[in-house]
Amino acid sequence: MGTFSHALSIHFPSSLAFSKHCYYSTVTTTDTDDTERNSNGTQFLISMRNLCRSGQVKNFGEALDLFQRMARMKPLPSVKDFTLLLGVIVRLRHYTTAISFVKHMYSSLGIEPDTITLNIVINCLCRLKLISFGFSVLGTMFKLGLEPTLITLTNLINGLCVQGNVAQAIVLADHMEKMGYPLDVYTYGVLVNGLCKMGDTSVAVGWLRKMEERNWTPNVVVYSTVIDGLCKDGLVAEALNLCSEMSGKGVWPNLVTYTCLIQGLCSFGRWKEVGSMLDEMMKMGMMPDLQTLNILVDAFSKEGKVMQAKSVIGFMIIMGEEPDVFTYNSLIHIYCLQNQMNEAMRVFNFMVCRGCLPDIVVFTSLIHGWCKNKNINKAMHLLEEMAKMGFVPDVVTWTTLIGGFCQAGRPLAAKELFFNMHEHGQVPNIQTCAVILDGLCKGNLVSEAVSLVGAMEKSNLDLNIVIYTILLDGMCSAGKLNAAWELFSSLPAKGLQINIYTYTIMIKGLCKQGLFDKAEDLLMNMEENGCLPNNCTYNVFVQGLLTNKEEIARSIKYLRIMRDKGFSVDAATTEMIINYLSTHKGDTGIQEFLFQKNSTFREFH
DNA sequence: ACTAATCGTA
Repeated sequence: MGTFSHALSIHFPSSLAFSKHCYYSTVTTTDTDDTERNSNGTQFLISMRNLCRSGQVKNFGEALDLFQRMARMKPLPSVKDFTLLLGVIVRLRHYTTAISFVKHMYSSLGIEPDTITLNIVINCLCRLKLISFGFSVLGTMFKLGLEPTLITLTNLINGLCVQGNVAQAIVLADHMEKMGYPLDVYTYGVLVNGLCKMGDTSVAVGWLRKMEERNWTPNVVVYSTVIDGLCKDGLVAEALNLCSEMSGKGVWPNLVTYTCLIQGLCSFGRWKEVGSMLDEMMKMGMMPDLQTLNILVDAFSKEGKVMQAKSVIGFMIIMGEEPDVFTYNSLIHIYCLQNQMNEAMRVFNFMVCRGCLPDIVVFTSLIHGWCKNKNINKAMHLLEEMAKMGFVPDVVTWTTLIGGFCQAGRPLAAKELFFNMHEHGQVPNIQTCAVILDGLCKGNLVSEAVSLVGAMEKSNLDLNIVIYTILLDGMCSAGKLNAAWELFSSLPAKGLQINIYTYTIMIKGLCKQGLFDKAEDLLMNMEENGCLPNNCTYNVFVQGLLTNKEEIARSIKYLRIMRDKGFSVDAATTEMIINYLSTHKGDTGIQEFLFQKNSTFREFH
């Protein structure tokens, strides 16, 4: 078993190993109470077990009281009784307390933790996103001569997944299989969920199939997870197929399954099918809940169908469901995007009047709205208001404000916010970096952007291809092609995968400098590197060629290639062809590319 | 006695 840690090369820190001192002193015990002795004690334990098993312990105070009474008993209750109560504490989400109780049990009460107790500790650590400590507890298990169970390892796999480290989770799962631990429904479920949450839905489907091959019947939870992943990937047809497939096996969709499918259909505006899905669901005896209805409100809002969104809210109220902060935010958000700040503020005031407390998301939506309306003062005022109400602006709020200052033509003020946000306890993330860099580039401050990227590279931020693509776009637009080319060439050495956007931006930049041969080479080079140019890439290249009347032959050549590949001429390209024709009336070679019969239809397909 | 899942903001 020691080979698990070896396989993952995980170092076990000793900080959470079970030493003789207690880290948390939440538990105080007094001398043994006579009432807890003997038959009374037995009576108490029986009622404690009943309370825990029936889910009647609803608040933390009761659980704490039970623990303290158990800790005072003589003789002490068994580990089994303690872990029963620990399970309740975990269900109440008091993870740190559960861990400190286990420590107290060991250091003060002398109860040796067993595998199941340590499984609880590992689960708590994983939920607290302290996965490396979870592995150190696994180390402790080995030291104590305890054999980890499948649940132990499933907890660790889940911890790795929750942390976003699905690759390592898979390594561990593969290793488990090789070591003779047959994975069970939970292990597969955890992995499938982790993969779906990371957006690796196709790999998740692979594990689902593997599970079926091993003769496990995935339950409705596992299927729903994959169905949701497929929907989020835009693969709604596959999601619907999987739903029929599971029904065929006697695994019936539940409210969650329907909710996932409804959201998938909503995001493609497939309203008719949304309607029949709701009908089907209700025919099966399931009523849409607040969450399902909120999805409808949000989807209608995003499509600009505010009337329909409001009628769903009406339905909600008829059904006895009070609209919540999600419901109101969907409306506020859409009004902000439509520059209807009066309406947005009206909904905001309405929700407050109805006793629905706004949250940080609502404030961020409104701040975004005021920024979009170039009313930075109102945005800053709201920032103050929310702070007064005790809300701490998060990284999303700051990013919104930074973007707002950029949009309002104040990139240097935005840069100041970027550097000052950490004083408010918030650290820029990759999106924040993207927003400020784009703002600086668009505000003709490319050199500022270049030096900022230099600073970001020195910090711990893991810069991705998107960041460099933004910078390359800025450099190309500013005419700094040589520097851009040098940076572009250095990207593979940084371990970054150049994508279609990066290539397209460089092709545009090269054309801007009249370097058409080099641009053409790059276009060819893309195909060789397994990055197929798309509609946009070809349009950008042809637009570049059309700026130079010497390149008309090459324009026609590429327009033909586009037609052969089934690509369409976009609006900007069409405009340039028309401009060319208006000054070169005799030139008929290019006319055939205007109003191509199929182009419009292709674009809508 | 211990293990997994659906909704909103840049």
